[in-house]
Amino acid sequence: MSLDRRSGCPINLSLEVFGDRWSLIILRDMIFGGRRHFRELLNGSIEGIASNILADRLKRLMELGMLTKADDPSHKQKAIYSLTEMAITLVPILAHLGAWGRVWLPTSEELSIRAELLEKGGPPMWEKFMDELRHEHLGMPLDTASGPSVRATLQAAYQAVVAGKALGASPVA
Amino acid sequence: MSLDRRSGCPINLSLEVFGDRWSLIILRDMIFGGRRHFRELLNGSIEGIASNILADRLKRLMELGMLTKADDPSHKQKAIYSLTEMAITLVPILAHLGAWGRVWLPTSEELSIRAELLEKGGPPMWEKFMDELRHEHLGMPLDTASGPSVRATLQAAYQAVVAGKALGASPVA
DNA sequence: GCAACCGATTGCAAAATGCAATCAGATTGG
DNA sequence: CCAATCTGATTGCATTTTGCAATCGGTTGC
Repeated sequence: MSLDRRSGCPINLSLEVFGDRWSLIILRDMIFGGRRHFRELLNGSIEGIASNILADRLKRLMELGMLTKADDPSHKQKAIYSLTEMAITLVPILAHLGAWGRVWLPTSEELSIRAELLEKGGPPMWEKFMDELRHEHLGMPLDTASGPSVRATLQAAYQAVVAGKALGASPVA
Repeated sequence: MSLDRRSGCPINLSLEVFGDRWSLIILRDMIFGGRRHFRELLNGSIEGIASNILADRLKRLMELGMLTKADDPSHKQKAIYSLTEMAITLVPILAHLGAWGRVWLPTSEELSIRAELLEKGGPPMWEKFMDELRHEHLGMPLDTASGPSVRATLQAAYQAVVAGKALGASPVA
């Protein structure tokens, strides 16, 4: 990933940050999957990233200011990765990207239900989600008691679809 | 660019379409730069794509349904590439991407003025731009006489910044 | 102790990329 | 009519990136 031949074009510079196969997948798993540890990211995503690539991308995303790393106080060996504000503001882009992919690509129902919900929720839901991420990752106060978290809502919808599929597919009930 | 190990996740599938260094650059040059020919894309972009990579990506984007190719009637040798509706609907994503890059990355003023204008124009401007692209690339009728084209507006703003910079930088006037 | 787990690192084969040279056909200028 | 130029690519080759499995030293739970 050479950083020469850069141009000052915003789209080009954005592509230099996450215009590769894995960086955005990692950010997706941190943002929507709530994963904070190396192993969670390594084993958690369906796509199966290799450990050396994961280590390289985490390092790179830190150098770019998208992530920070800290010791997990509960476990001297664990490192906990946090999103920066720079990464959190990707939420609207990920929402648009998910909506686009849902329309034009052969997405699976259970994995696109979250994108659908996020699209229907629109900017207000994205803002709420970003505030929750700021709370989790940056320690910002969470203003009001505003019902269940966005991630919990998305996760519940996912579980419902999976359960429904299992029900429908099962011959015994 | 292996297409196995895919998951049905919308974000993952989107990344399989343009999660590489060049595909979105090509689309950017076609959408915002109005380039339709191989040579225009080869020499036109600041980033300097290699001809074999360009040929490969054009082929790939065609297979994915983002582009179509046709003979240029004015020149039996020229091929003219057109955006499909699938590609045109990327405009909001590119607008968001440009806005994000403008905030967080060291963009140059002359190359980010377009992103700024597109951000300020918001969804109405994006819709107008997409209609113009549908007219250019898909032959759809252009409803009303609605002033100068979005691309012309963006281009004029770019020229103004460049001229201003030249003026400011020039010692003789 | 000791097996399981932690975040990586290493070695190696395979694939993708960058780069320059080149291709055949079409067009243009003189 | 012919040479120079331009068209959209393709080829060969060196470099870089990736995928994959094995492994590392240290930590934890039991």
